[in-house]
Amino acid sequence: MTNPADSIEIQNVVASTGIGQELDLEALAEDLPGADFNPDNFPGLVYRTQEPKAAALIFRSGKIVCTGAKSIDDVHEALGIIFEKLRGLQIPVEDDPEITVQNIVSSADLGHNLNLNALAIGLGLEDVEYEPEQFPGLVYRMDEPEVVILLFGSGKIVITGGKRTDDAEEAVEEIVERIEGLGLLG
Amino acid sequence: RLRKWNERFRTRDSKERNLKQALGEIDRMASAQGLPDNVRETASVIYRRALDEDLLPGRSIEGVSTSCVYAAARMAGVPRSLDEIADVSRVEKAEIARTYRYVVRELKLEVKPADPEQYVPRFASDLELSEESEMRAKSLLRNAKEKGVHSGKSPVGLAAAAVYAAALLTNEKTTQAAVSEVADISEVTIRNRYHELLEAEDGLVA
DNA sequence: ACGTTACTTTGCAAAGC
DNA sequence: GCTTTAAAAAGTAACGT
Repeated sequence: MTNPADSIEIQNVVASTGIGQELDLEALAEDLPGADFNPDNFPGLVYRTQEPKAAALIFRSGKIVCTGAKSIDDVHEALGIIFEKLRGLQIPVEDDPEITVQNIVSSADLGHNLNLNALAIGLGLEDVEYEPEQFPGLVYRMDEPEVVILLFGSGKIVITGGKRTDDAEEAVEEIVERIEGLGLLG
Repeated sequence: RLRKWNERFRTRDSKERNLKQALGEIDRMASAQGLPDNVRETASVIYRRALDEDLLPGRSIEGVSTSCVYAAARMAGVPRSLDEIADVSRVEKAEIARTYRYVVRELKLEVKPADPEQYVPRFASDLELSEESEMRAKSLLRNAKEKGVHSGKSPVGLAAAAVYAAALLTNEKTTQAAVSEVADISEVTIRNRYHELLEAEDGLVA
């Protein structure tokens, strides 16, 4: 039998960092080809890297948010590219800016269809939100690890809110255990 | 001491005015949706609790009132879809959905998703279908639920498809367009759910 | 009746209204 | 609370052909 934990795929990693230097975003928007900056709309400048594919939000304070990367390594790579571009523009960037992973979004497959109505009751209405009229997924807030899981009728799931790679694995093991304990899996 | 007394008085007074306005809105929306008195009463009770537990600061009276009607209708077994509720509310759909989740969570109301069968009598009546097709529609939904095809699907879409399928099975004239109109569900969705309901039914025979 | 695009939900940071 | 970014899940809807 295939282990649901083996089906986990990281889909998106959100991280934050900072270069420890104030920035003139107006000037940066001119010097960085492909940069989007609409201060009336949003205070951050948007810059996308192609390889690895990611999007960075660069702020006047020098703080940067990186999102869209498929792994923690990709986050470091993408930010490394951005740091180099900034240095190339004569902007001083700290040697090794600290990069903090803020959220990891993963998908997985439990391998069996799920009866979401029964699951909503079994998991406990207090930790569950299930409104099929509005969204087909059941939202389950797990305590340990502290993540949010979206469960679908197909058995496919999304795990989000975790900061460590291990969170998704622990969450999948935990949810499989709970669903099995309820006799609602397979 | 006097200031504190004044504050309490002012708070009580403003809550009373707040409640008056909300109850008026609840009455107006419930009437517009043809909801029975017990739903108005339940909605009012929920609103009073929301007010007592200070859920109003930060939300609009209209938004919370609307959520109370939405929740109360479901709890009474006479659900209205979010679209139907939004039609008679001054607040947009997204805010109603947000506020509804907030109220349900904070007041720990154990509101479960509407059972598709609960939409059937109203849709069948709006389409002037017989009692037989109404029963047929409910039976189609019961069978589909046992087969587990309900998960993730809109109760409204399932009910609309069941009513359409039942009308055809009992040789009563209806069109997907007519069902789409009364249920406010696209014809594409009615078609998709219709095929699933019949498949679940065939599986019963096969 | 297709296909495509796009909206719903979850999580998170950033600066500022 | 909102604004912007990214990505998955599945259902629903609205386009165009």
